[in-house]
Amino acid sequence: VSTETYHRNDRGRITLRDIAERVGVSVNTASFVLNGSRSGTRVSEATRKAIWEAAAELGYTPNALARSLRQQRTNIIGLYCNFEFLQARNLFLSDLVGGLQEGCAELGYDLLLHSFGSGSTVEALRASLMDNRVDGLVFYAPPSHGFGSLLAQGPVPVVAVVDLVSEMPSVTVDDIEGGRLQAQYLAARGHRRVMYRQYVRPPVSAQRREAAFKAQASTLGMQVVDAAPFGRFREHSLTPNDLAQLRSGVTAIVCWEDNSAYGTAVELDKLGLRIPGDVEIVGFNGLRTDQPLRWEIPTVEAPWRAAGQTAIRILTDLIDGKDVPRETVLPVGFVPRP
Amino acid sequence: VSTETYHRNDRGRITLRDIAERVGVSVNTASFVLNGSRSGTRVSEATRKAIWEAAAELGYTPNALARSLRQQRTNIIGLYCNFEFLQARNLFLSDLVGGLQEGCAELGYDLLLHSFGSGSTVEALRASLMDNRVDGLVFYAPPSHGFGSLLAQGPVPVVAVVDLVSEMPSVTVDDIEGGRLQAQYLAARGHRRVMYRQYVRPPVSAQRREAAFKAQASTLGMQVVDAAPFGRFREHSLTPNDLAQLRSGVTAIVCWEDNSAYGTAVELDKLGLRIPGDVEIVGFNGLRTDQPLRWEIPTVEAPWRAAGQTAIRILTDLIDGKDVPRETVLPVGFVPRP
DNA sequence: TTGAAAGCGCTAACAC
DNA sequence: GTGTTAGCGCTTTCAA
Repeated sequence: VSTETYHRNDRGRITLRDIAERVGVSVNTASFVLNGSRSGTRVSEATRKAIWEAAAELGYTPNALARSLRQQRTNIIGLYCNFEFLQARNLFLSDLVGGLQEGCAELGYDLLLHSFGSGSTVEALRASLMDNRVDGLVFYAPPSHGFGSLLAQGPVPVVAVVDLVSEMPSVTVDDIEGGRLQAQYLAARGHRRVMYRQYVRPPVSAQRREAAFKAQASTLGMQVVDAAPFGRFREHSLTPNDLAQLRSGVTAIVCWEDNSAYGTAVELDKLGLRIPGDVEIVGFNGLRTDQPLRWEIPTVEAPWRAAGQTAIRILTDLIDGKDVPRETVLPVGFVPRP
Repeated sequence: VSTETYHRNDRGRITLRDIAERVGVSVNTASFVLNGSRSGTRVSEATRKAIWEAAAELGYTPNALARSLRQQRTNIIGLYCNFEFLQARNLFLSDLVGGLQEGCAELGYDLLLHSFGSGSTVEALRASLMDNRVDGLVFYAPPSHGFGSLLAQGPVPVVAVVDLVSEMPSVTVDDIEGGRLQAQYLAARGHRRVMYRQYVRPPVSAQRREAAFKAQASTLGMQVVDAAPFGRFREHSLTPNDLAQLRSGVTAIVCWEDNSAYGTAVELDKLGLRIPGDVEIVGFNGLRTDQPLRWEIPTVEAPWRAAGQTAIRILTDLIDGKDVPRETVLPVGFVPRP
């Protein structure tokens, strides 16, 4: 079929056609030899060799786009994360995404981090996630967002991480047990009146922690008072009202996650309070760097990396048409840091 | 042409053909209306509307694979990172990748994190990076690796980050100035004899830091002794020989990056030495979490996030056929932490 | 204002 | 053993 219509594409990339022409064989034979299967057919050793040689000489690289278009499969998993970019301060996100990477490496997928302009409509977003570039999608966003259910109805398998999204399989850590453990720890340490510092717009996971903590605290006979919630901007100072509460006999503070807990510690320290002597502070997440900390705050250790990895496993099962559990909950532990 | 051969694809996705059929118009008209340009043509308001309505009703999503195959463009940038996965302990990598994300978001690209099996050959690796899924590639790997030059010859634009790779445009931070600043700081603080702790297999950036530090130290009349290098496994203890050196009048230690510096601090602390009273320790990177640290170690602050962002800008320029500088060096600062 | 046709590069049934 | 043909979904001349 003609050197006529054929011309190298823009970048001078080598295609199956190039090597087929050079060897004097048809494109699909080359395809069969270089890229794998074809029904019950076999090709002679001689042609095979010729084809391989031509491919090596010309530096042939299969076009994954064409292959994917054909096979309806890209071996890419997408990540939709609505919160923030990776950054040094956010240990949690780094571990989570690291887990996703690890899971992908294990199972032979690449991981696509979707960007989205701030001005994009929900519909544009949906389209850009469902445009056939990924075999499956990991979803990490506030459920209130309402976007989860939209995606869940789409043609692409989706798995939620961190926060339960009822419309799709979800991978979470045991926030409820975590909340309980916090209460048990504080009760055992003799605290009778504690303060809870929640995020201003708590995700499902944080709500679960809080509810479980309060239930358990109540069971154990501890009083819980609410502090004003944390705002969005890593601002940890306590309101005058919080301080008044503190002075009313509160001896411990539970924070919805570690950064807030450390921030709280710093604030109390500024006020001349000792930690944990005057006030004990408890957090959630348990992630560490190698840098030695000023205080070791007792916390719930949550396996975020494993959560990422597990999400990938579940997602790939889904892609392969297997059944998967509706919610997968990973166990947490408590680190007392004595 | 015929409902005959046509059948919905596997997942029941809607294609241009579906909506064209429904409206009773040709595929390319639909394409023109929904997805943009066609030479000087225009389509009547009535058909336009019909097409948009059909698309909305059926939930049409353009197939990015098909489009990319056609347009030779994916709007995806790949990241090849040979060191490790993201993780909480590695603040540096999180910031760098965060910068890449930010740059991508700015310029309308998505970011693909390439995975690769441990057993893959160089050729397989090259193929999987050059397989038309990405418009450009960010390269972060040890240059010794020899892989950089291979990629640089390929058809895909590549930009190196962190460590200079001579065969391609590179984005680095000013390691040399960083090394100088360390020396100046220590000299100004009155140190006359300092120890240098390098990584066992230092990347180009670390070599530059060391060389610049030593040159400047020598200029300033400081003696520098080498400690045994750090191994690969976050092991920071000092050898007996290092300790002997220390006792020979060394009053400061420079580490090739902050984690090692903090690790060193911990080790010295175990030995009962005060920091910075007995020994002053200096690091490199300057990344922080919100967690309050036990010591604030003076360090060189390097803009890793900006490096990521810049790498994307340069790469997209390259993709767009523009000329870009061979090496882009971002300024660093010194944080004395008094 | 619209349609027909070719082709991006690869794969898979089905011939011969 | 190997070639023919059709088609993945989209874009883009060119013709009508």
